[in-house]
Amino acid sequence: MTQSDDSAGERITDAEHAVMEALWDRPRQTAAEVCSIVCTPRGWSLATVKTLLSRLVQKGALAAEPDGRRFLYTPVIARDAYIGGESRRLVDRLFGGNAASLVAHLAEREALSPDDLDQIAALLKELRA
Amino acid sequence: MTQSDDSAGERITDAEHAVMEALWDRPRQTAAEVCSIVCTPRGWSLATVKTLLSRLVQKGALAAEPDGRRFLYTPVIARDAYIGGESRRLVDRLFGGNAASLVAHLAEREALSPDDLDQIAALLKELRA
DNA sequence: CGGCAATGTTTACATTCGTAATCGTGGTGA
DNA sequence: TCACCACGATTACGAATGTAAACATTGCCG
Repeated sequence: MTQSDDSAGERITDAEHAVMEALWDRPRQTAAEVCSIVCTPRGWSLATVKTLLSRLVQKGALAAEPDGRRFLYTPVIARDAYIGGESRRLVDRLFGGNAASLVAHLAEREALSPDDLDQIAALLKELRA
Repeated sequence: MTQSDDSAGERITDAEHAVMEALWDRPRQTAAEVCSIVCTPRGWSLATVKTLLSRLVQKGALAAEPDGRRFLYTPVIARDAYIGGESRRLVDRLFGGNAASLVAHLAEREALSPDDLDQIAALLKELRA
């Protein structure tokens, strides 16, 4: 496993991520369909989406299933795996791999409302059962 | 506030982040000192560190305090602010801004050991007091 | 005093990313 | 049939990034 990481190795960029989200939400879409979802909010042209789709296929993040003379694109990597990887990267980089530190930070400094805290507490109770 | 974001606007890259960490850990270091910390693990040359330091100063992330004919570099932005921003970015991008989802994900899928869960639970109890 | 070592500054260069335009090709409606 | 359109593939191109060498300056050792 020295190299040639398949289907999970290459990093997905910010722009690409928007495309992935569209396809996680609904797999097997054409370039035009994806564009109909992401082009307007991001101010992209169809061409841009095509480029991103190609790059994602190259990276092994998407599969392109032939459908006549076009392709239906579908994520190869699961969203969960992706966000898991990204989360871990953040935790590793900024919190020395200690996820609890991240939670602590979020809680103390900004992101967690009392409501969030309740949610998490409930979650924890469940997980620690 | 149209542009010229000072001291927090420009994004800090991965490589730059390593330099920042060294200076958050101990402020007021020279380029050579920073290099003595980061060059070996990252396989960098002193020149690389110099470039990164310059870029960080330009970005307003570091202050360069003259010390004779060299500079002592010191973070302008606090580590907390940085990791807060990065954490928020992640939460926004991957969890629709809902930090509790991130915690849920970490807990369910991979990053949290039972020990972490205990830590977080303790933390929460404290915060919700 | 003169050259070297240390330092910041400038310049360099390959890669990746964001964002497209253009090209080639094959189906399709008139 | 034929002009055109829908698509993927190829090419483009500037900005950012990673990584560094070359250059300029200046204090210091010999």
